[in-house]
Amino acid sequence: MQRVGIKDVAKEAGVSASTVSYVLNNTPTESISEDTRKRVMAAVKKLRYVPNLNARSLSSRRSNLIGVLIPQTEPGKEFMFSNPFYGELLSSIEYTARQQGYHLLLSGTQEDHCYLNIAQNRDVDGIIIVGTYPGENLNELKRMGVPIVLVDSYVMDKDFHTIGIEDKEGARMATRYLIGKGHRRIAFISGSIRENGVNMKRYQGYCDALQEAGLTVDESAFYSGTVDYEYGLTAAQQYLDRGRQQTAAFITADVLSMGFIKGLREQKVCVPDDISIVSFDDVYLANMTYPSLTTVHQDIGEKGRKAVELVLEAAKAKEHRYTECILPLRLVERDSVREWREPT
Amino acid sequence: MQRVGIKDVAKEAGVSASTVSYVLNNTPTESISEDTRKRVMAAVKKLRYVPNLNARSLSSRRSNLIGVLIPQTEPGKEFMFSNPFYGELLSSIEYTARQQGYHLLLSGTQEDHCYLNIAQNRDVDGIIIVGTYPGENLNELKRMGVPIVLVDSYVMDKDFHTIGIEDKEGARMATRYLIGKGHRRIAFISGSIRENGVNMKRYQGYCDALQEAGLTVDESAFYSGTVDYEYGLTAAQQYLDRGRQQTAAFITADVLSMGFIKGLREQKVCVPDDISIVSFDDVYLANMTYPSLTTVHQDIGEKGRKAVELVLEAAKAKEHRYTECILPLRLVERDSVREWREPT
DNA sequence: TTGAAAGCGCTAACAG
DNA sequence: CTGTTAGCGCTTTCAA
Repeated sequence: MQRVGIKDVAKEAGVSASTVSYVLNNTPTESISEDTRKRVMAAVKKLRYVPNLNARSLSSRRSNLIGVLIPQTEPGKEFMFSNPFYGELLSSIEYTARQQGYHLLLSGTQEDHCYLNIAQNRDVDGIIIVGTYPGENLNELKRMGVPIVLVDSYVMDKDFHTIGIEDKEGARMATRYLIGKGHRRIAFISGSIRENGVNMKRYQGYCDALQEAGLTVDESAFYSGTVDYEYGLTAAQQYLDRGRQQTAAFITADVLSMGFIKGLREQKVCVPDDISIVSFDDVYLANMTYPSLTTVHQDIGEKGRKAVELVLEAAKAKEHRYTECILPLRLVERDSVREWREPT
Repeated sequence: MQRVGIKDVAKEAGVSASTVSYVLNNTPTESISEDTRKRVMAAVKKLRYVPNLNARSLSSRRSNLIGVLIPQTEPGKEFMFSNPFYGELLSSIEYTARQQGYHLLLSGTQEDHCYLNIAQNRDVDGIIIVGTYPGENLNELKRMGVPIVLVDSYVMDKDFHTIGIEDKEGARMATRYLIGKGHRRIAFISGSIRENGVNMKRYQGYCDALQEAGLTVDESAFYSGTVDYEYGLTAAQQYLDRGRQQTAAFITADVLSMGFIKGLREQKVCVPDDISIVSFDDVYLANMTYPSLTTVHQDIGEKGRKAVELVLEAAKAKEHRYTECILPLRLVERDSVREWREPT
């Protein structure tokens, strides 16, 4: 059970600790004779030595650790992955990071809980933050000089790298599509709308499309709650209570759509026969449901990959040069929309 | 951007570094005057000092870090969360750990990839491993003396704490239920069956139930692949190709069921009218689908909570005393099963 | 081509 | 009650 350290290896190989360090790290400034290298490797194998990355990062200031902060959808709600979007994103981040020899330090973030913890604390080489809003917390972070990549955030600050999608454009695309199918009264259903948040942008896109088509934005077609299945259910109830005034809905997350559809079905209201739906994300679920969802597709895997790429790039670069990355969107047609023709 | 260290705080407060350390850690062996404590706290606040947990763990041998290893469902397949079960479990683990002041070091594990990396490397206080099989890797781990909790593993080794469910019993319950509904030919659909794996146990439970009822276990009713949506689709195709010989299926994961149902629906075969399904897990998805799934419910949140509880308990205890925890299961009836009456 | 020595930032005896 | 002194396990000048 004795911890074997670099010194033990050194002793075993009959060299000094620093030599062992050199061969282990392939330190480019030092050249090692083939013979010593072999002896060291043999000792490493024999003693089953595994370097302590913790100590390593303490002295070298590189930790091979990436901090990942994922919002808790609701304060006090533990299932940050109740939206499968986060699961898919995290998978992709983890995989990419691992391929590059990095580990992930994962933490949920309750709103307004100081980010510093995860960050400075562990000497992470970089941080990926998903879906945050501008705020004091972020500013604290930036003073520590760790590269930060914001995913899906509209925080306009050149100190953070950014990766996102054309939320507004995607929403407009979705809404236009519905209009193209003959719908005139289109609901908007989303999580909470916050200044500079993703949902705000999507709402704008929705409004734009309506206005372009000469349609009015109707207060009673607006539904906003939390991004989860339960709220989808609730929204369905509200829709029914308000008298089913719309023939279609643009819903800003697949998981919401699923709840909405389920809620409607319980009251014998069918999609797409009674109401058409276009949603957003194209989580793998979107194709699994019945009816499958016509939705705005974003490449979640790519988003994760890019995030890691960006953060590592920034960690290696000495100069901070701001990078912004916007991923493309496209509408995928499935079975949740039908043509609508106004009863004459 | 200068890193502020404990020394800076000490200087600012006019005390020694150790004193600062004492007040920060509330070291019980030392008592600190109220005055010094205040001065130190003030300095901490003023300099915005955040302790470097890395250095802390190097010297104290406690890292407040828990390693979490989640299997990559398929080698080379990056989406470990393609099965929502893992997402839900991780959410729960993360949340519980965070409440206790622990961070998570997350890593996927490709089969046969040495676990040591994540472990010894970072001085984790404990490790949670999900769904692994007996093997050399595990044995390596145990020599390092870090407490390990195995979730959903049938590795019989008193050196590992264990948390799981009655897989066999659950499967039997599911199969019996189907039999009780009049079904006589019942398919078994699962991921790969491995010695001492979860699916093996579930297969045994399935066989037991069949035999109890005097039914024969039919080779052609057996489907085994990978635990993901795609394989569900494939299994559906196989079922059709083999001539739809069964009137019901016990499927060992909700996500598989979803694929299976979808695959059938594409060929106009309906659940539960044409074939009844009982599945396993009761992921939040199970209630979202159409038809909603009759499934064996397990408390995933509790599984995660228990896992960190166990690992932390073990980390604090000096003595290693083996703990095993088996969570209860129950069948939840929804809409994927119907009574079957043999055509006469 | 290798080794000695000085830390990285913090904790933990042990003195005082 | 507080400070001194050694490290934790590794990297990294700098000198040999």
